[in-house]
Amino acid sequence: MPHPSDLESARTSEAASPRTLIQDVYQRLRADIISGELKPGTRLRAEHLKSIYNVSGATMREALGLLVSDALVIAREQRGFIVAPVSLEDLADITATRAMLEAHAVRMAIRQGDDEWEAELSGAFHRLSRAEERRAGATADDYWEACNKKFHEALVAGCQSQWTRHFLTILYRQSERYRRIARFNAPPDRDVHAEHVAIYEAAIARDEERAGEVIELHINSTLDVLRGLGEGVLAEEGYQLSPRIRA
Amino acid sequence: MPHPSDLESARTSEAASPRTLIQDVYQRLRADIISGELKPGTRLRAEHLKSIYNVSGATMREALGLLVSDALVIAREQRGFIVAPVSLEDLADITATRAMLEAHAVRMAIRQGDDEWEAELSGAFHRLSRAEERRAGATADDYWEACNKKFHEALVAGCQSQWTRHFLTILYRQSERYRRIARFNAPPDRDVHAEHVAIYEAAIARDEERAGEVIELHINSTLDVLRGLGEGVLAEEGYQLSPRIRA
DNA sequence: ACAAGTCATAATCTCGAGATTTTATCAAAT
DNA sequence: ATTTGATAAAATCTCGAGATTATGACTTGT
Repeated sequence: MPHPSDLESARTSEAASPRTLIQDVYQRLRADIISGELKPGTRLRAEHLKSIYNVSGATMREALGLLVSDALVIAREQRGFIVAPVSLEDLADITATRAMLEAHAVRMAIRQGDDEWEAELSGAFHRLSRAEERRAGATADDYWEACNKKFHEALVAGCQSQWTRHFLTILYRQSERYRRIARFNAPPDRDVHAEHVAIYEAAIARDEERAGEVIELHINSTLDVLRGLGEGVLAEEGYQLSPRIRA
Repeated sequence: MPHPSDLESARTSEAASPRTLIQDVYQRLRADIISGELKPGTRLRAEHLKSIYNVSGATMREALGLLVSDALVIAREQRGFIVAPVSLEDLADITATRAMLEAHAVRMAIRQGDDEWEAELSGAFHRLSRAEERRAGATADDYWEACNKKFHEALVAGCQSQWTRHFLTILYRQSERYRRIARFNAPPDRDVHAEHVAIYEAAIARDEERAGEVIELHINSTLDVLRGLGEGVLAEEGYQLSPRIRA
């Protein structure tokens, strides 16, 4: 039975080589926004971008419209598109909402997850652990980011609610953007790996209550790190014009 | 402080006469889908629709792309758009997720809401009460639907989390569609008004716990009504081709 | 010197037609 | 009789240009 968010789910998994130009541009644009190459607040003029992405203006507009779904770009009527601004207040909202939703999803997964879920989770945890002992305290890299994403996806994969997972996908992308914006400014002084271990063990032990608590603490603590840096980091990185875009 | 979902919020309130054709078509299409005039599963061929809505094919496509954000339309690569299908399983997911999120939002509103929130809520409750004593057990009408929507919006308006409200907006639209699809098949044998009274009183009394419980029961009971009718109602109404569209 | 109004520039929004892909039809072979 | 393959039709996807609207600079008046 197809579900409204199947499309989103498809987007989440490995970006199956898009067969339409719109999907292609959509994915590239999204990556550029999340990676921070397109800074928050940047005006997205279709006239300029179409020469960069080598597509027509109409195609560009459609891709931008798709990005609005993810709340990564904002459409102002008759005034074009801009990259969604960032703020500490927004980050706090994203974090709190995600912590609540993901705790709920994990509890659900623990209740409903089958052997396949456990197996996938175990694999994702193993991959993440290796990535974490390899970088050993260094700042986050792309590979770690991918492993972390897969671990969190595997955690909630056992949750039967497609809508809950859909919303979590959106929120994860948002938090990922914040994490990358402040990537080089945030030295991880806390033991992230220990937190992941606690989450994993609680999940495998089928301890709903503990898993919910731990995951909530885990997500909320990422906010504290950024908050400690102050709003300056965001203001400094954001609202910059003429961003450099990858070739 | 602008927020990604400001656009959505704007859509929610009185549809300020859209200044672009795309927004106009988007709103009309959305209304036609939610009202049930465009049945679930219907193929949305831009070539056909453009003559109905009197716009170009490209404009039509953009409006359809916007609908994908709301998960009311599904885009299949190179194979066009269709109205999102319905199923009892999907409705159960929508309902459960909304019950959880709205209970959370109401508790938050009770904690954070100010006098203005109480005043607006009181007004919305009054309006809804009048609408309910007027129809007195009859099937739901458009005016009641509008009042109900405003009541629920007023309830969560005090919740500071824009993301939570954003997700609730999406879920409400989904549930509204299901309600209208089975509108004439579902005689309200329960006392909906009593439930609304309980919610309102708990909210005004600032009783977080009770308000959360009551709203969760309230939302979940709407599922029970539809479930009692069986999947037949949805199958019967849905998956029909060549829908009739308003002039 | 400052404010308000006016006009040129630039960007967005919209359109109709052409290129590509999918879907349906139909004949032929096992 | 069923399946396979090729062909025709329909729909989607993409483009470049024209119409509409917003932005910024300039002039004018107090």
